[in-house]
Amino acid sequence: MEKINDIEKKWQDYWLNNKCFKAVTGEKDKEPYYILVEFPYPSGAGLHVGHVRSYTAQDVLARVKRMQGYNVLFPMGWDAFGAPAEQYAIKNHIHPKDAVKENIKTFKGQMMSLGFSFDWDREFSTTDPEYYKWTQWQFLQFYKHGMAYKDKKDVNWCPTCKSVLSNEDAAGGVCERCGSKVVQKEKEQWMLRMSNYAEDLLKGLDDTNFAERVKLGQINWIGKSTGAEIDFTIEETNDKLTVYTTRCDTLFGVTFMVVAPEHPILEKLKDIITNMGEVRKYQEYAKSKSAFERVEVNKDKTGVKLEGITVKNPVSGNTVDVFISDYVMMGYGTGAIMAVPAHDQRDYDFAKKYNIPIIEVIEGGDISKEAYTGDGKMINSDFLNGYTNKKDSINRMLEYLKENNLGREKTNYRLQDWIFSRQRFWGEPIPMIYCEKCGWQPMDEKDLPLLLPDVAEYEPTDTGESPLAKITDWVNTTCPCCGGPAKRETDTMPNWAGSSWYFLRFMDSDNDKEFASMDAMKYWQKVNWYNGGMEHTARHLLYARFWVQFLYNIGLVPSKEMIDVRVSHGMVLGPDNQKMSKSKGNVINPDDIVKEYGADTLRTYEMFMGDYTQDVPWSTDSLRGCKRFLDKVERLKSKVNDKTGFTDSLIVLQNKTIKDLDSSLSRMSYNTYISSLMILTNAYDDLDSITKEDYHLLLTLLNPVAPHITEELNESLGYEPLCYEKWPTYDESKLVETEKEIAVQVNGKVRATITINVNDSEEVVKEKALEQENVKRFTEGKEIVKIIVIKGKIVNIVVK
RNA sequence: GCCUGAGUGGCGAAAUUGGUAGACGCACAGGACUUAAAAUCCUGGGAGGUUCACCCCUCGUGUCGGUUCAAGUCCGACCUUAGGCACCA
Repeated sequence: MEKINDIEKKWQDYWLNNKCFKAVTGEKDKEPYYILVEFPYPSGAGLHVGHVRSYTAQDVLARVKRMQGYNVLFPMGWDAFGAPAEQYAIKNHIHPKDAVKENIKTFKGQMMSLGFSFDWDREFSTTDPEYYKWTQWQFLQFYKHGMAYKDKKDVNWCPTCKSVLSNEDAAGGVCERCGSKVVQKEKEQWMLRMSNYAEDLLKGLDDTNFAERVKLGQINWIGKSTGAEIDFTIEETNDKLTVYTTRCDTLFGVTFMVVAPEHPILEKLKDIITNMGEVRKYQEYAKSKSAFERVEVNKDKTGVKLEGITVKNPVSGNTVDVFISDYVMMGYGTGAIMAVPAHDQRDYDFAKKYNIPIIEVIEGGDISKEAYTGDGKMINSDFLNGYTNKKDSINRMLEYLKENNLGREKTNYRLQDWIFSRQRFWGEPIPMIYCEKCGWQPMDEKDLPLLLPDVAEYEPTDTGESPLAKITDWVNTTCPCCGGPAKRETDTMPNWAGSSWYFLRFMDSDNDKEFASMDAMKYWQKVNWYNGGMEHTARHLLYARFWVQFLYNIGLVPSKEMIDVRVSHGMVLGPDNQKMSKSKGNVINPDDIVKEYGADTLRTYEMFMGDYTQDVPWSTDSLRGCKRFLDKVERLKSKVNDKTGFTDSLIVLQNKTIKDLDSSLSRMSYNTYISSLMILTNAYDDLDSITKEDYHLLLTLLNPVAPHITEELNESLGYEPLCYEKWPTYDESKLVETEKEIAVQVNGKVRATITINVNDSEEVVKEKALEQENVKRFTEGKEIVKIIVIKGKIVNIVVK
């Protein structure tokens, strides 16, 4: 036998040269099936063994589906815009374009060496002008339909990286990349009106088959809450101050109000508020804090009482004070709350600190110790007194508020508009032009793509503008509206942009007239099975769904949801059960494994290592076990005899194995898929000889997991390559075993096993059970209450 | 704080609708083959007890209860752990 790596290379070349995995759009004789893995960010670190896990899983699925006669679309591409590529390029002093090209080459070589059955004819990178032309085009559609707008936003600002950071990149109040303290800075930014789609994004989940935990991730992120808006009145001016609450039933317990430091009422009433100086100071203080510090839980509550104004509780008529505090956010609800210290922990903490009275309106807690958030009987609440059910009290209060025109039902979402600008060089340029006379104007669509200029310097500027701002040749242009001098937008898109629609492009990747034709999209319909990391189940998926829903609403895609099943895989941890990282020195490089053990062994092991959706630690010992398994399969070749057909004694197990594999695959239970094959292999190995058909069947079933070695062995038997093979089917009638061993229990404890014939009557089975020596020991001298016989499974004798 | 998973041998883990817990593999131990090693093959194994080999018994799927002829699986309470969200009103 030749060297493993040579054999693997031989078959990789064969598949590539013969385009064995090409997906043909429009193929009528076969049913389409679209399998997708998240296309990777081609980092400098190369492919991770975690990539190998999910790619192999989807590759197994793709290979089986192809054998089952589906027209399988299993594409691969590159998500290559964004900060990491730019940082890498700056650090290594090469153009990001070249860095990306280099990294893609590495990644692709690694994927090739693992034998994934991607259709490489559809490959693209989000950084290709032919691709980002359409990302820009789609942005223009957002703009033209009023879905993109510019707005001043407070953003996380890293003074060292000179860039706006997302909340997650600024976690802990420090820049994830450089560790600098993050500050707040106001910037004009492009926004997409994603919040308009909150309800549709929530409802759309019903039309998908996402894994339950994935759906929950989406639901949490959208964060729907139902409650009420209630109008309070400022006694001195008669101005309305509206609050949002989910607990209007506690309205009689309101003892103060809190507004966010940015609340517009402060400006409006600046002449009436007598301690405005103090208020201004607090506003400054709130602004100086990073978003992280501000939302840090359990920190001390701070605030300032607004002197000179008071509000009236609309139901009790009580007069209460108003405070500003940064525990109330301007971005959610109305930016103002009614505080019920007796029944809300935050309000309670604030009231304790500022000695504000506490009125209990629900019985059951001890308000001298903490806020009581549970259920109970309503007290001190006028018409609500005596209510015991929270829902009823809320409904009664809502009714009252509506009747008296004091408030209304209101639904709120946590989901906010999408900040779509990045002050970066390495992203899709936003195709907008600013003219002093005409304002913001979209570029003419026929002028797309708006190419990133080739420049020597791509480091960010000190001012927070994108490096593009320095390239005056590029920035200065003419207004598409009046033809006068104008300037281009210099911010670029976030790297979520390109990945929000790439799965559509794969359906029609060569199209230079449209981002993808309606015909092609109607043919493929949707992504049947999408797999990716847990870290993307919230945001990437939400952005992609939003993007698709928008395109659907303007008639450009055939369905509102273009992804059917979405599952998320667990991580491959280091041998020490810790997340792999260079600093911990626990990184396993797939290249090393492929070189020493072969791609088939790595693939088999990663499928065998454990529950696909859970994290699993790496074990090189277990990997060797999988190598032994493949070696055993290879050795079986010497047992092949001259007989035709299948070996009689193997037929039941062979049919059972096919059935089990189908079931394992549908449950993503790849580890049991492998173990079933190991059982079959062991059964073959126990015989002196097996037939060519026996062996061919095993190779076919194993092929999706270990495609190279199985192709090689199969070829040596004289068969056509397995990539053209049909998936075997099982015969249910062959699964029925005539004899079976079942357990006999006495009072639920196993006391014996008996061998029964499937045709045995219940009486015969009972008789057999009762005559067992050990059964007699436990039944003798006792009264048999009843005997339960579950056909083909168990006998349980109940005695007293 | 809220939401969601997950707790089964020394380890990774199996166990379609409740029906012989620990399949499959790793590691380990003993043996065979070999001058030797590697590779391979055979045997063993949850813990404890026992007439200590065959058999058999008791306990055993995070803890405590419950339902049932029968519970890893269903119900109730709790503990531990991982992840997600979070002053969201």
